[in-house]
Amino acid sequence: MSGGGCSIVWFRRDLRVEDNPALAAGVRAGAVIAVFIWAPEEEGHYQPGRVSRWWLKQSLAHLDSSLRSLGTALVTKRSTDSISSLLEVVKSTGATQLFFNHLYDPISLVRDHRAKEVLTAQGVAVRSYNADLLYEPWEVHDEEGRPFRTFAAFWERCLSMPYDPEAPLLPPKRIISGDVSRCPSDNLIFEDESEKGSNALLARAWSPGWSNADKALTTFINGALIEYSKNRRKADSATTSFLSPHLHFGEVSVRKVFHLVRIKQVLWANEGNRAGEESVNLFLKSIGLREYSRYMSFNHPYSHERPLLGHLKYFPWVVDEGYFKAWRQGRTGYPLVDAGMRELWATGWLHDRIRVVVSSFFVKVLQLPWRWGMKYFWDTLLDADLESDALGWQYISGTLPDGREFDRIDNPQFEGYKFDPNGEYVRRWLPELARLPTDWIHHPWNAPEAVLQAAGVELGSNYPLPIVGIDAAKVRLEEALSQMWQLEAASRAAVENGTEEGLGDSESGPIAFPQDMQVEIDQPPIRTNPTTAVVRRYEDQMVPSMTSSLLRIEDEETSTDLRISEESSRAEVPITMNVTQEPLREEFSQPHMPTVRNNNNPPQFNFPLGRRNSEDSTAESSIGGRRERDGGVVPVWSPSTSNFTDPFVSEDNNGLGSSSSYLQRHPESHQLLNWRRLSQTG
DNA sequence: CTCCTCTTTGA
DNA sequence: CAAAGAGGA
Repeated sequence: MSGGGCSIVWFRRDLRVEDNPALAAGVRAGAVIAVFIWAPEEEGHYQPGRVSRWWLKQSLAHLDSSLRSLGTALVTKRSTDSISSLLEVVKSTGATQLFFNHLYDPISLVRDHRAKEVLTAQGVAVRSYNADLLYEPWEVHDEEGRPFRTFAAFWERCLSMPYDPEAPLLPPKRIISGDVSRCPSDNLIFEDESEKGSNALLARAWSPGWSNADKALTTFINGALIEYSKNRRKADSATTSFLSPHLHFGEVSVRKVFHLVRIKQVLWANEGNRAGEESVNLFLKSIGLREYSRYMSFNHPYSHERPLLGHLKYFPWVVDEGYFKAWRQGRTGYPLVDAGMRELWATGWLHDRIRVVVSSFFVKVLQLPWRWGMKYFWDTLLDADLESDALGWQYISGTLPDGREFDRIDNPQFEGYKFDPNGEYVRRWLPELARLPTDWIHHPWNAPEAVLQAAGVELGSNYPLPIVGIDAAKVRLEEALSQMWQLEAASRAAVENGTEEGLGDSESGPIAFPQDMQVEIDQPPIRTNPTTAVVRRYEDQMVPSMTSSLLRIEDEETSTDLRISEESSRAEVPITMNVTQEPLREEFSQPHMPTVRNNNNPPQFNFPLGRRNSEDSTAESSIGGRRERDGGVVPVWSPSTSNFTDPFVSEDNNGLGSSSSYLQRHPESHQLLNWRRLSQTG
């Protein structure tokens, strides 16, 4: 058969056949070639960690078998450049159309935009869709068309949009396969020998794949959802939805989650079930936070590496790899923090509550650079998700307008009694403290010598003393903050005097990641606690054995770093991105409206003229500034790449330059991104 | 029981 | 900084 006219469906983080708009479009258009391209190098620092790769592997196998039962198979490609691979697939199959679903992380935004340009130039019709969000980021804005700046306002708007999120699509009944005889799959390798042992254990606790995700969803909605509110405080409650890894890989559609939960909501509201209603609202809020993380990433595509509030760049972080290591190993001397870190290391999982505890401790008490912590989460979490994690860490670090105060330190001792009142969680993950009475379990340093002795605890020997005292941390935090404000004021004064461009140029970029990011093998977190009577489903199943597996990744990372740093001082995004820089900038820096547009659809955004004007000048200057400073390493549209004119970053700046968010500056690219409407008319 | 203030908490 | 909750008058 001839491949002419067939279409490519490019799977990424939408590994499902149900409610997959790109797949549905491909099926509608005729013969389909389903493709997955594994190009981790494109992700720069944020290549998936071991557990994340394990998940991906299972999920792809699952997708492949679903596709086979529908009539086609998944073509897999190993690549360092997704777009070249797409072109190869086009060439070898004669495909004339490409369909994919949107992603919103900074790297994908650049890559996907370029994919559209390149493939379109090759005569391939490209369409992309929303499969990951209730509403696209550009659909949600205030009266004046500006993006929201606080979560509450954003979420309120989402819940009161004039139209509902799209209803979920059913899976295709049958897929006609395109001709892939000249397009062989590459064998993708997601784990090496040394990782297999650890990974085998994951399989006993988790079942990746879209139909399993669907089961997990049903189980949760008919089970733990009603108790969600009641249980959310418990550190070790097994009543979270456990959907996050499924959602990360798009195995289940948020829209489906939303619709099903809504049905329960109506039901419980009618029954007058207050607890149920509260639970639903809370759960929906966590869905909302996921939406918001994409929203923020889209509007501020640098949020994974730069604080959204500019003053924080002057904060004198404690650059202490010893602290960092102690935190990773769960040896800070604060039982709740240490228990969390050991659970994370052992299982790749952490209750949301504990994520807040350990990250807040990291930022406020240890005062380590938040990006280090975020990177460690990225490497170890099963549900590692760049947008969500960036949002979480920015929130903790007080760099969101509605985030918590920077100067308020949460005391792990008190949090311990709040989230783990009986110390069960601590005892499970810190066997060395297992015999300590509950009265002292969250502050062993205060325990009488006799108590410690009876419990077999020797502080400083088999369990550490606190590496930083809370009082000392408070003092240091106050000093650091006042220093920060001074520097910030000085910089602002410099700007006003015109003594310098005021671009914050002194800043040489974020503090580099330490070379060694892994937990040492000689300090294996000890497994489960033998004296704990409670046996939970996840306890022994999720604990991987210790291997040296991660050393390999570390090597890779190091070499990547070295390679990139020859080219650039900031190795955030792979150097291949530089290629895109010139053409993109050319196009983007033009203020005129795009020439390519569907005339039936008005532009998504019409900016009030006054704002556009004031914005243009800012945009120009920032483009100038960007050129010399960054070498185009950051996604090129990043508004604050050069001068922090973002609303988050400098409030005074008559606010408007402000509006130089990606979407306001470059409405044309959104036009390109928002193909759904186009596809519906044609 | 209501009102007021103090405390806690929040994405 | 504001809303909600706790505790006291």
